[in-house]
Amino acid sequence: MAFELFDHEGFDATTVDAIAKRAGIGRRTFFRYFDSKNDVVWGAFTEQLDHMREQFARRPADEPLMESVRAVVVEFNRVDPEEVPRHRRRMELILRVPALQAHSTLRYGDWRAVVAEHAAGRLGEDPGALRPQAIAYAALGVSLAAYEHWLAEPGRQLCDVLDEALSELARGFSLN
Amino acid sequence: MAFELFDHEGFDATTVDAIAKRAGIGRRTFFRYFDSKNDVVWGAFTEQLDHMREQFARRPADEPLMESVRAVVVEFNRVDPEEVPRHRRRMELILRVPALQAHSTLRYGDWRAVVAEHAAGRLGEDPGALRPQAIAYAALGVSLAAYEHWLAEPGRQLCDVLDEALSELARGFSLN
DNA sequence: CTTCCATTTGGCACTCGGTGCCATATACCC
DNA sequence: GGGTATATGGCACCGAGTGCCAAATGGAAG
Repeated sequence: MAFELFDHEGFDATTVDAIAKRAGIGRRTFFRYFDSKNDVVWGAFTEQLDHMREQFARRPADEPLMESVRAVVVEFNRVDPEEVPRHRRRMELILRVPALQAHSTLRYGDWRAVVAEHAAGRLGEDPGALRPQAIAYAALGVSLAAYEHWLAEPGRQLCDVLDEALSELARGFSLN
Repeated sequence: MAFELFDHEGFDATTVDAIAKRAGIGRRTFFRYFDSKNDVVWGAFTEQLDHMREQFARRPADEPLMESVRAVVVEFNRVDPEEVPRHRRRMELILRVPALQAHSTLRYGDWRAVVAEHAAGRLGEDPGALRPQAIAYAALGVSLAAYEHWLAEPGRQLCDVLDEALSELARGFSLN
């Protein structure tokens, strides 16, 4: 709904008034459905994270930790082929519009918490400890690098790029 | 100057009007010195990045890449012992106040660019390529994890935590 | 159908960050 | 001292986001 406005006018130039009018609701009502204009772009992300948590729980207990992370993150980002163009436009907004880039950091915190939680379980440490947090932060980082690369290179499959980036991470970016 | 206000009232509750009044300047003038209220917290960060670039240039050419990254990032974050309390309060704001947490993402972009640039040089790739970007993103991530850990554990030295986290990264977070 | 109650809606006014415009003050040069 | 460039800051404006409250909506019960 509001995405047409973002596409045509740009995110910053699209006012909440315009979005509300387009949706046929009052401006005040808009802010009851979305905490902020930024949140329009991020749909039901929290629910998706529940799904990621389940995927982590399903991994075999003897699998190397970074291998689990790689597999789950790759699968988490697999989208229906016909949804790819929409996903692309959404991620273009998130990764390229400064306001969204900044705001998204807050959402990433929830994502990291899921990864850190699983890593902590595997390592027998507290989710707030250095290693689980470092792993979660690093996994997020290389995923974002993969997303940016995917946006810049229309030919490649997102999951392939993610797989490559997360494999490099598990390898410590060493040469061999 | 403005940091006393942030400490006493909190960042969000401190208005630009209050900061300007405290500084004895007009509100309009404030916005000529700082692009935003957020930028007050980030001082001369760009200049510091130039220094980081120089440090990278100084590393021996045969040093493993992730070793250079570790060494430079650790040194980049070494602060004068008497400045530690101030640094701590500053980083508490940056890492814990949501508005700053979000905004800081934009500054981190410049930081990552420096790391990616060096990594690209070493790998013989484009700075925008996947691996340099992934390395920069990952290095940033584990550094932030280290900072958070440092803030939570008053006993430890920041550089030690950074060193540990970046070493783990270079090891791919593997067990041995 | 009507009455009553709960929930949803959205108008209004306000705060605050940020910006463009323009008059004035300040500083520097001749 | 006069003249010019630059720094200052007042003013009005925009847009995001919020608290308050009145009106609309929609069931359930009579």
